[in-house]
Amino acid sequence: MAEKKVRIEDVAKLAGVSITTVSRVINKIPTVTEDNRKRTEEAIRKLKFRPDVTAQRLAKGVNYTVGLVIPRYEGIFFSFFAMEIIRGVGMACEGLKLDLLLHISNGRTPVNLGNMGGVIFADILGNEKDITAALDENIPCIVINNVADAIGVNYIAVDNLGGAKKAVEYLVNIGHKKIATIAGDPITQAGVQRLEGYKTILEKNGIAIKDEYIVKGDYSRRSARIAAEKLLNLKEPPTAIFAASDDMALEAVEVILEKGLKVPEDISVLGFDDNPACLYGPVTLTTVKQPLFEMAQEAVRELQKIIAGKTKTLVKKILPAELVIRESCANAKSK
Amino acid sequence: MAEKKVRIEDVAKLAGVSITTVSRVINKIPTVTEDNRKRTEEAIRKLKFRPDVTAQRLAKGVNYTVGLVIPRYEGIFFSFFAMEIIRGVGMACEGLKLDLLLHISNGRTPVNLGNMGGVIFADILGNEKDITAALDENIPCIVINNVADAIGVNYIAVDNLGGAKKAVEYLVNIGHKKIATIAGDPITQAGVQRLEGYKTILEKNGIAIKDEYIVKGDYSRRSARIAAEKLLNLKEPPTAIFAASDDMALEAVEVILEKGLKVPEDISVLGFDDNPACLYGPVTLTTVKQPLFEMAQEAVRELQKIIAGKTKTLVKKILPAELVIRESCANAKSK
DNA sequence: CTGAAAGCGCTAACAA
DNA sequence: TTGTTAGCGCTTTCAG
Repeated sequence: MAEKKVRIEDVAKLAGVSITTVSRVINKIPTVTEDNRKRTEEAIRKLKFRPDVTAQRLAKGVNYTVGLVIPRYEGIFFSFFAMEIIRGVGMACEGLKLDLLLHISNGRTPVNLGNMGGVIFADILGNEKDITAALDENIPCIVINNVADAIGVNYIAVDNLGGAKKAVEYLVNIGHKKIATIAGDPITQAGVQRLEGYKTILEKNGIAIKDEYIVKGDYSRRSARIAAEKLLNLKEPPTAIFAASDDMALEAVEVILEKGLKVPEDISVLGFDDNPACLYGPVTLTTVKQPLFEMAQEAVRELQKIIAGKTKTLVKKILPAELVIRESCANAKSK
Repeated sequence: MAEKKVRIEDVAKLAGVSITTVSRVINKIPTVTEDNRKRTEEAIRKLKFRPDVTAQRLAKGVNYTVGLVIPRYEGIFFSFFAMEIIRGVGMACEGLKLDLLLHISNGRTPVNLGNMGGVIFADILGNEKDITAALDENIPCIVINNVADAIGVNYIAVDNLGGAKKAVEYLVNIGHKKIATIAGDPITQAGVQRLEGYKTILEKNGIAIKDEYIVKGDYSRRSARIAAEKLLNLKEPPTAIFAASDDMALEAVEVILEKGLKVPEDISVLGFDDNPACLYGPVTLTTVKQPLFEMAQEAVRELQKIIAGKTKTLVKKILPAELVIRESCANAKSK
């Protein structure tokens, strides 16, 4: 079972050089004669030697391991968001040859920062302590999907406000006046901002903001169903619905169809996310595309720069979100 | 920027004890007087000392970091499978306080096993070399979702064959004779086995296996659309379709509805996965539930035992898959 | 260009 | 119960 480990010393012995030389070869330090290098490489191959990363790390004193902390709120693991972030961070790390430590944080037991050279926090949701802890310990970190100006940390976010504005503006432009929204969970910044974008545009266009047109959601389909039903039962139902997520928009479409109404002929529906699920179903969904994957990749790149000491100032980036027009919205009926 | 690191020595000094004592406190070794323990803990708090995990690891000589290797084949990151595995492994690691290293492997650049105390391979798909490399280096590893008897490695899989049999048997029992299948990608073991289950049950029931009733898919909705259309255009279309994944089943339902037919009245559709998406859409989907999440958790537990040296024999487990009956299947019309 | 030797921060015999 | 000390495997001055 336990083949004894091959150490750098064994390689040195076999190659007839010092361990220093072996180390140089491993680290591609040029000052080694062709001859010695070859013999060393040969020995490494023969012995199947692989340097112990832990020891290297200890000796070098740096750690390029990237930690990704994902808050474990209800349903996050079924969300397009989490998937995209993991995918983006994962692939970027793979490309840059960084190790990726994944932590699913419940916000209570503190994240073990010990092993991380830097940390990426996927949104802030009840895990502020972890972030301040990292800051406290001087571990490079960056927050994703949240404009975290409040705690003075690096961040890369998406322009939720702008995205929502574009969405509602589009609805207004195609003639809608009775525009409702199924909001996102207000504990998320995205939820708050998307709602704000909605209100802003209505105001700007002189459309009264009606409370009954603003219904709560929490990004879940369940919540969207309730919300959509409420909306449809109004004496004066909306002609367009802006949902704060595609999942919710999709469910709203369902509900509308069940009532015997048509999308977009009777009611237009607009989502947010550009979840691939938008492309399936009875109508393809007009939505707002957020560059989640890119945001995740960018975060890794920035983090690496910070770890390497190349970035001194705070990183604050807000990535644009764009409207993607498909089939679920149509001109308001001129009744 | 660079607050100098607090080392165990600093704590020892402040607490007026030896570093050994500090180490004992850290590692909760009981042989420390109440008094010393308190002073040490006090010092740790004051200095905000956190042991260097790298150094601990090197000194202890063991590494409880779990590596999770996910093959990066097309679309895996949009799959329910990947999500469930990451979620299951992630949460289990969190519970057992194991670090989780995530690797998204393209099968070409070898996975860096250096840092891993053990590895979980999420299925085998073009990454056999990584697995044999791990085996070679004597790193404990376990394969998930694949009956990997061929390479003599620990595995935990799902009973795809049994699940498919139950599914098709159900279809037969409710009177269907014209049963088609949209198969999964044959490069996956799941694809092969689900197809085999389908064939087995037809044979067992004396139903001829018609080639035209077996159409290829690759788990993607795109592929399912093509497959479903092919099936519906047959002179003698099937009365039931068994799809090798819920995504494909859902797309088949779409296609059927688009043709003006009804599900399940005209055609029954049965899926595989128990993806939450089954619960939405025009009809809830009858499907086969696989314990992916449990499989992932189980893998972590087993792996830990192996790393700890508690398991000596090969782990070979096959978890059952059960039929979940919902709305998408109905009795065959007695025409 | 090369190698001896001093760490990196912590753990674990072994004595005391 | 405590502390001394020798490593864990590798990197990196610093002479040679």
